Amino acid sequence: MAADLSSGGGGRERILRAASRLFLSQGYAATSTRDIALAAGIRQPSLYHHFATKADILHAVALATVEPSLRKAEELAADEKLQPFDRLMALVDFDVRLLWESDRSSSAFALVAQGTVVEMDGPIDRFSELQWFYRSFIIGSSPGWGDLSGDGLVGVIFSMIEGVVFRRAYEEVDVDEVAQQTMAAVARLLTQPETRMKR
Amino acid sequence: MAADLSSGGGGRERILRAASRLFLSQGYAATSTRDIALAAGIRQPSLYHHFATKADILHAVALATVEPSLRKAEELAADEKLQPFDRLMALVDFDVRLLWESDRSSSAFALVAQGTVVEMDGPIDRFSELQWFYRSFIIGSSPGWGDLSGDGLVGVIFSMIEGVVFRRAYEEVDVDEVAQQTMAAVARLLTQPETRMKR
DNA sequence: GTCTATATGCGGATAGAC
DNA sequence: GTCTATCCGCATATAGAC
Repeated sequence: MAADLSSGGGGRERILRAASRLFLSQGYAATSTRDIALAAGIRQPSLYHHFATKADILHAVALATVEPSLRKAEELAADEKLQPFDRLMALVDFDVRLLWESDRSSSAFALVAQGTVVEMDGPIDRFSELQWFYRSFIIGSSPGWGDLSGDGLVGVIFSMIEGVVFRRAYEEVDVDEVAQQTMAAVARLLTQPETRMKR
Repeated sequence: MAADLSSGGGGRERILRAASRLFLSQGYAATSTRDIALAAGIRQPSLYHHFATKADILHAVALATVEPSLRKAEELAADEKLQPFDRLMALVDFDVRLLWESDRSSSAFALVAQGTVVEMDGPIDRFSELQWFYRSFIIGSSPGWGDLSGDGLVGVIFSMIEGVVFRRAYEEVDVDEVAQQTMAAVARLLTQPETRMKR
């Protein structure tokens, strides 16, 4: 039963929300337990009433971060009125916005990547499930054409979505534009190209 | 005169090469100066003969990491025989391979992002220059069509290229495939879409 | 230019009162 | 469930010999 970091809650939720923001902006290793406690409005040792170790906090944050996307994907997959393409667009929109607004959440990928040393089996499994949904929506929308199809298509789309975290770092754009642009790009990758442009 | 991390060299080069690998795989904060020294084959205090602080090492590594791409971009821009599209494809190929092979180099972006606390003006400026070349090659190849053009097109392509670092983290593919797929995707984004796929 | 020895501070984690 | 006090180890950086 993963908690939703976006809703206000008790002590534990406050800690997770603070840690989520700090881990993404500074990285796990660079964030001290004192930083987390300060942002959560408590003293450092008080953290240990809720979590056994600092690594456990990362684990919980990562898990709570993947959950919203996964729930969205499941919800979309269950909606029989939607075509695979519509499901894909909705999921892309949802994820890009989630990735962008680090205050509400963090990049699941970025967080999982931080846990190189820590055991992150749980979050990684959940992340794989999310990927599975992406794959099924993409393949369902179109198998791709020419030199870009199947796994290659899925991989490229994935890297484009996760890569939005880099755009946030330096570009002066707002979420709506980025979400729109990313959806447009994904749609174009799934579209049969008629004529190769003259070079 | 930034050093090339890929070529073997004296003590300073060994340090930069070791640090580059460690920073990318573990992150800057998680990498101790002892780790770097060990990988470079010297003792920890000996680092301080070459660099004043640990942050200076990050600075030097980031700078040396952007340089190869920038030199490649300049070389491509100067080659009058090439069309903008060819320049873009060659640069994408070069960068994807560079991003992938962390042993030779690291993600310029990832490294610059690590230096949130550290002053990274130099590397950031160089990175902006690289972006400028990308932008000019992209716009020169095609201004884009429909809902995806200009800055939006540039941003999306950028996030896709930088996002390959995520693919490396979990996918079982080799560089050649990824480079090929990324180039194909970029080409398709620049290609006039004839008919929208039926949904 | 690399070494040994070491200063100094911060970070994770525990003990135990309230 | 949060606090104060504190242990202990690791990390950055310096001093100074060779």
